[in-house]
Amino acid sequence: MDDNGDQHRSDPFADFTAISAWPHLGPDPDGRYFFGGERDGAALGEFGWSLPMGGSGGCGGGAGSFGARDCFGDVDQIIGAGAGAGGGQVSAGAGSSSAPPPPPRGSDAASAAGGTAGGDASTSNRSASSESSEDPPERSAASGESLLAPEKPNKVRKKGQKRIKQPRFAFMTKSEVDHLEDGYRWRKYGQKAVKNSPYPRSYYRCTNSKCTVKKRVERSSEDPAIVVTTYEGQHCHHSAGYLRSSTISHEATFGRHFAYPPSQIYHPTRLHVPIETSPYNLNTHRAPTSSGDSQRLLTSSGERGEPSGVNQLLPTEGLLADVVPPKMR
DNA sequence: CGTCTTTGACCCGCGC
DNA sequence: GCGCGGGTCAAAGACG
Repeated sequence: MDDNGDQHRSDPFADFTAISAWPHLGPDPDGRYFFGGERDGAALGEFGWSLPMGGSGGCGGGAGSFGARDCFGDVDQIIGAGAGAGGGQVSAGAGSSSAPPPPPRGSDAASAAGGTAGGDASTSNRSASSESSEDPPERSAASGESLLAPEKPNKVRKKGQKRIKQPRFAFMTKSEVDHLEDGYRWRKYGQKAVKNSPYPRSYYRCTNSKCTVKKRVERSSEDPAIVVTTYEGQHCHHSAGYLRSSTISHEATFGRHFAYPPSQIYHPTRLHVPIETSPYNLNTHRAPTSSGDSQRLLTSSGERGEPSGVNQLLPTEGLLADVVPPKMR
């Protein structure tokens, strides 16, 4: 499979402006993380996301990134540098909040599982160059097999093995579609009914065999128009969802649940589905109410000369934002 | 035919 | 210890 291994092209999402960030919030004891300020940019970097929070932005064109391949280097920088307060916390939170598992045995898996489970961004030295080669069965790597002896069946392995909580973050998006395209390919591996909610929660896993990133998607029971997306882990590869040649069907690339064709996804002028994005509190399952703090969340679109209201990170009551990477303009 | 979704069962953590 | 809810597995089926 060539799935996410295409790293030769530019990524339309490389400049995707930040999705969300939490103000004044740090990692909670659960290893979850809310974002705000520079620290949060670093934290997001842990996920391979980079936000232009009050700065020249690190990645690519200096704008925010969304699963940006061009950002990985900056991620390391952010985490390793003074911002290490933020990035380090994330790493520590993820890696030490609970007994860390033994590191992945395989060298190839190290970049993926190690980078995320261990919360050590230093492992994100992008072994993507080899990801297109021998791809072990996805289930193996994705299900965390790299964390333990591979010869054991999953069911057996699960016993006695603590689930590792990786750093994660969530954001709310007002959208008609549940599964928002983010440049990566996801495979749905589960769906559960949510208590006190008529809407189910879907579980997705990155289709890259060496990537352990997962995400949950659910609709708010209070406002069905709001989609809550929770990311867990960090991509160890470049986004590859788009620009896949004819070998990959549209629904494979963008999800058959996507309401509009790819040509409308990345083209700002064609995107007709209004998206309102705001941070989501994993603790309270609500959007923040402090408008003052929320203001700090605004991505500096102005710095990039972006029209206001486009790709902006906004408070709950904020403006509509397009799900469009600025680069595609 | 390969990839992805669906879905019931299973496992695990946590609160009582 | 028990029950509940969240998260994951994996077989089966659907789809292009």
